[in-house]
Amino acid sequence: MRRRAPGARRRRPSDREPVRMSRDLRATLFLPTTDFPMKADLPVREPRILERWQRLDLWARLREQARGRPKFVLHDGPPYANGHLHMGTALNKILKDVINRSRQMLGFDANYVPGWDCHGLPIEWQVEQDYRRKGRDKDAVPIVAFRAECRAYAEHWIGVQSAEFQRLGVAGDWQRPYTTMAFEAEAGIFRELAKFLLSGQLYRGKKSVMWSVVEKTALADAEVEYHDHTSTTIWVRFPIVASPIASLHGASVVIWTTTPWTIPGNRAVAYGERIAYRLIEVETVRDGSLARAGERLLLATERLAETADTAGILTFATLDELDGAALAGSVCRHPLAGLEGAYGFPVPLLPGSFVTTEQGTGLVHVAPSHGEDDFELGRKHGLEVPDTVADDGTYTAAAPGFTGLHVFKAAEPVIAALVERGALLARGTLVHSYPHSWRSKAPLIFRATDQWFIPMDGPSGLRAKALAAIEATRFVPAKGKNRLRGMIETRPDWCISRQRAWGVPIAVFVDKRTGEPLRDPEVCERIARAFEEEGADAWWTRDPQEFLGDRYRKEDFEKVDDILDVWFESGSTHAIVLERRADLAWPADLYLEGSDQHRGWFHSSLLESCGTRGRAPYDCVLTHGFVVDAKGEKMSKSKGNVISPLDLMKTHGADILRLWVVSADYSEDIRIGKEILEGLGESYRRLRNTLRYLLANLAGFRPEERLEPAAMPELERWVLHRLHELGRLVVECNESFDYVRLYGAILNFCTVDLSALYFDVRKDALYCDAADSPRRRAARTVLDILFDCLTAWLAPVLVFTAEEAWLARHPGEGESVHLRLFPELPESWRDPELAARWERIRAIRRVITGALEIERKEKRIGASLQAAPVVYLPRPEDRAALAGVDLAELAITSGIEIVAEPPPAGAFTLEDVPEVAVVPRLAAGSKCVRCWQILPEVASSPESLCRRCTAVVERHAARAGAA
RNA sequence: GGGCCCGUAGCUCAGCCGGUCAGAGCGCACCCCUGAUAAGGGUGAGGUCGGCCGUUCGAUUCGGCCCGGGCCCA
Repeated sequence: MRRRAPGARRRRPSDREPVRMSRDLRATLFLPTTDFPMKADLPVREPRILERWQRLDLWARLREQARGRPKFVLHDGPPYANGHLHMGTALNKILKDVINRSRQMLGFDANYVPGWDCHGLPIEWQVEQDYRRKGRDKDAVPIVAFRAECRAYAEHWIGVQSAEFQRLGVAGDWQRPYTTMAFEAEAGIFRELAKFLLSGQLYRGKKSVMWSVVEKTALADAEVEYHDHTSTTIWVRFPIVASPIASLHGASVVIWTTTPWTIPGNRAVAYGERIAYRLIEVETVRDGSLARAGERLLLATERLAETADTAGILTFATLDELDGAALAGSVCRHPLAGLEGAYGFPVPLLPGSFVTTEQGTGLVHVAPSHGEDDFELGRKHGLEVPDTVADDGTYTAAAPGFTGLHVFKAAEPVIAALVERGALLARGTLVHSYPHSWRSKAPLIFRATDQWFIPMDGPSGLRAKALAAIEATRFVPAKGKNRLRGMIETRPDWCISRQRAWGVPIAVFVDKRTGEPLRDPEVCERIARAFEEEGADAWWTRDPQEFLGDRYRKEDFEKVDDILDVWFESGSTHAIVLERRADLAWPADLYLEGSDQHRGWFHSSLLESCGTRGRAPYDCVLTHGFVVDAKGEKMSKSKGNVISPLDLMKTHGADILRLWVVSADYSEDIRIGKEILEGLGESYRRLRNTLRYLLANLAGFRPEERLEPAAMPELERWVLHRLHELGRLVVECNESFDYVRLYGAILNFCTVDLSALYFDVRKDALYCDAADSPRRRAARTVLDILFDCLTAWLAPVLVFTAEEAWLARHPGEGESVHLRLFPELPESWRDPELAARWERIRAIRRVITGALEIERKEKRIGASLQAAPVVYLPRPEDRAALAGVDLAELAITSGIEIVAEPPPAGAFTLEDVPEVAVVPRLAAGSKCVRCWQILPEVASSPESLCRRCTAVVERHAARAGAA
């Protein structure tokens, strides 16, 4: 029993008061009823809904229904067919799905064909691991057999991932996805390559790659292990023979290297443009030092002390100080110049962004055959890339004085030669991390090898075309444009060859006499046909003469055995999927991937398409950030902060995961963690309960109940206005791909406008009014509209829940919320004047609830129906605003008195609602046992009913009697 | 180490071109309801707008540096 508030003179109407009910009043009420459960139980319910969709073949129905509508093509960036889904792939596919479903419901034909990237090293590597476990030797297996195993491996993971994506609720053509290893895809990819070949955009050049002299093969980054290695280090003089700077004449630059064997391959020296250098003259040296008093040396100021110490230079004088940029145009002599009459070429000083002052001398010896940086710098400045080392690690004739020597045994001979020519300044040893082969564990070298390239700045002007295409493309968010542009501007020629097995071959013949690739459309066509028939294996299984036909003899040609870079393959998917399939279209409306794909798929697709078609394969590129943990740090096994979408599916359900996707700003990194998931659960429950309230109060709704908006109370018209606003937001936000804004607005609408206001206020009319009361009919009409709108708007995100709710009302066999369109809302619902007025009305309501809250705290009231406050509204326009509004109904009080006069002292006010004051007052009368309002009229009712309830109950009794 | 990007209440997000209180929802606290009930309503407390230094009459909003984080290179 609650204690009565001290000083309360009037006896509080109490709920505990025994009420004599002569009839079962509850039977006369329209209490909410529905089978739609409050508890979602998504992990159990979602799979059932999924099965139903499959039974219905919902996808086929969607396609059927959308036939002839304008197409919306989101071209799927193919995930790699290896391993289970992680949060990143889940985010990506869900975002795509939300967009596709939204476009479909906006009236487009949003066909979505998912794809997989199948070729490439990771799978090859896995299969090879398997071999090793079983003690088999990959090199002993025929390439075609090896490829078959790779194919089977990819096939397996496509099946796994497909099921996992579908479990996420992702809709798409899962029966006919695309894969890069399908025969027609392999043929199509080759056809794209042939376009580059035939248009002269393919050349063979040299590139420095990681090479194992033991296995005699190039290695990819993933096959490289880093171990400590002790290297002989040397400091070498390069005499300056020409320079715009007079003080440098007769001086030497000093370089430092950990690979003496690369000296014969030297072709330049790199400096840092922003590094400070100093020209010194050696004065005194330690005994045994290779430095000479009087000689002049150039090196980075920052490296001076340490180098002098190492070289045994005791004292020196500074002759000059200069910025790196000043070194441009200077030329040195090779330190081995004259050896066997060779090395006489000039060695230019070139600016290199990779030069640092952390180690060495701030001057880097550049051997284009033996390093990535070296190679790129050489390419940029047209340096020769000498073939100094053979595949077995021995020097070729291009390294005079050392030919035949193995590079791993070359340090001492090279040093001896340098000493002999007075070029060596100092030597030492260094233990450092050095690349080794994962197979043989032998140290690796960089070696110049033959590779195939697509030129960026050749006659076709690929770079310029790509840059122009970027300008013509919409980027969401806009910053993606700069990122991609920056990469295209500076990237080197595209090296598309790999010395691997699992991929599409660079099916090219090279003329043995000229070294030029054979450019013959007929030959290319014969190859493509063969690939279509039996896959790219044909390149290895068929007799080359079959491809060459009658006009060429295979003896005259070298058959290239390299395969294509997988980025060329995925970069070609726009051609092999969008152009080939009649149910799609080229170019794509949208490419959507993580921000790493600026370097990857966005990039390769752009180049491929610009090279073959002169424009981008997409009109719009959308990028999202990466999934990180609750603290914003990347997930990793070692940190133990990895969250799996598959686990979340079991604990929370796909709809929660999907809600997560639209609740976060995907343009930046997206966090996920326990607290975030709990928050999403709250949001989900709010949405679910909103749907449940609608369903429960729409029980037995018949179309005849409907009322025209014009005949509705203002409260209903205000809800319709809000719906119209949201309807516009749906279109707007889909246009801008702004789902946070949209779903934030919908959630707010459900919380603030519906739950806290409309639903709460209308419970009285819905439960207690007569079935045919205009007020109740209006409310039910609006609930029906709300249900239509909300289920549609939520359908792209809460694919399962929206379906469950829809079926709860429309249980037809073939029914699905996903077969609907977003409702078109009449312009007549828009009423800004009413909306503005209701802003004020809600502010007035806030003053009332605020005043009642104090009464509650003071224990003078409990339920708001116990009050009938006095509201002071001195402003005439405020009183006018309330003309057609029942303020007591709105505030859920049993009565209200509006007074035009200024309020008495002590009346309740709110700072931000001027000219509104409330004096709380208890409602007079007795409590109606049916609707719980406290009204004077109830006192005179023998049954303790208000007038409204009396009428309803009597009619109910009459009907019951008649029946 | 380089390029690009990010850092607003416990959480997720708003805050246009610099100048009236830095807002919303959720969570939290307290209260109420018990005919949306493992629901619902009300009220309230939470922010050095990452830090420092500048530009300015004035900066969360501009510039620089630092710290933390991410992607891509090296």
